Amino acid sequence: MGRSPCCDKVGLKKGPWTPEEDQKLLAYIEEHGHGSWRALPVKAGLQRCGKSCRLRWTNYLRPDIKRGKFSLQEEQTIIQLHALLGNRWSAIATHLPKRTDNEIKNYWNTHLKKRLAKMGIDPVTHKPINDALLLTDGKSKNAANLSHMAQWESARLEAEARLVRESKLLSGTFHRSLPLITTSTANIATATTTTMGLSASPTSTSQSVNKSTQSPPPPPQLCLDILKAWQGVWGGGVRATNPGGGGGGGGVTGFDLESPTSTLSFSENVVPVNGEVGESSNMNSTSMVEFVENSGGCENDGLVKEEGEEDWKGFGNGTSNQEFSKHGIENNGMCFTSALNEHEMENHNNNSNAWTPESTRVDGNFIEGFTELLLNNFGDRNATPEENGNGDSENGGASGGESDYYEENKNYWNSILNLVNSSPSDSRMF
DNA sequence: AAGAGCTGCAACCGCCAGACA
DNA sequence: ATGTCTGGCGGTTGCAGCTCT
Repeated sequence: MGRSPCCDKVGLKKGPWTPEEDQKLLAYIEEHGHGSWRALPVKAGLQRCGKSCRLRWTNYLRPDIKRGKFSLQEEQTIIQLHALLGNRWSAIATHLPKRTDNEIKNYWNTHLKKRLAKMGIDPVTHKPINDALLLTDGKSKNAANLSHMAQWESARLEAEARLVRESKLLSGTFHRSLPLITTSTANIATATTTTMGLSASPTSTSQSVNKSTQSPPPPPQLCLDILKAWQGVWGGGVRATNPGGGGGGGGVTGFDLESPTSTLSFSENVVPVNGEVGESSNMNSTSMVEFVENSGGCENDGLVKEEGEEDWKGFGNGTSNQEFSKHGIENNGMCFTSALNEHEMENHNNNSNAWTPESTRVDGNFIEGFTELLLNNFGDRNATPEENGNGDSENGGASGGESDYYEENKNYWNSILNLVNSSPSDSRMF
């Protein structure tokens, strides 16, 4: 113990970096790599501690960092992953290419957290605040347990991913699929090629090179153990979404649930959601899975926007919103209903009976930020089945307070699972 | 126009875990 | 087995810029 702070030496500068300092740091790293961060400042001629240099590099100077506003999709990803992982920003950052954990953390604290709170959703538990009382019955306890389990699972998967990464580094081959190292990875998540070099949180201990340019991340190692658990909790089968509604006949039964922890696999029957996203057809690794009851009639319609709020705002023009059914539109694993602006959401909070499909109308000014996840969670809670058209009646699902809660959680986790399943091939979350 | 209050973000701090001697 | 070094991570702070009154 008794470790001395790294910045306690007199003469070391603190505070904002100057352009000159940035230039020195950049020039040094470009030429030599960062090597030992502790030794770097002296070599680079900086009056900073190594830690400060490292942070400046990883959070600001690194060339593979995207700055600027978060897109709607990024917001969704953050919220969903936060629901799954909690405040594990580095893990979340691995799922958001070119965003740093610090940036995500800041964005969460300054924007998303407030928004959730405003909507009456606990930003910690991602549950409606007044739903705490519901956590007294058995099923809800199961849901809570699963939330915990999800965290545990993600931690385990991270460890696995680390092994994958390290083995990959050793092998030195970045452009081929990795064999699955553990038995816990779902076959559905067959590793895919990745070329993205970003590493938000490199774990290799080798410091002699600039890792951001030399350590392409491993492909995603997705695990759907949590899915099994949900299957158990909700007692329903799991099947691939068929946006045609009811197609596919009875859903997938091909889950191989041999082991309580690790040997989940999917049959070939899993049907990817209509409308693959992205430039490749790598959806073989990102099949969508949804619970049977969820999501009638979601279609992509090709309305996929990658980044940029401007693009998303385009959804708000008077005509396009007509294309959003009340049931939502499956879109890269996320099911967009329409969107509420904050004002509407506030109004809604003030009048819990006010929510109607009409209230979700996009009035030409889309409406930053709220995810389908939240909308579903929020809207379902307050709309009657007739109003939200969320398929309770169609699916024979129970309605009413208690079962609403299950439905909401189901949708919530469907969103998260779909997010995970639809991870881009360069994702390294797991 | 000016001061107060608020917001967003870069940077810092302290703790932790892995590597290594 | 133990202590030290190092990098990573999450929480927090400080300040510049913006908005409000």
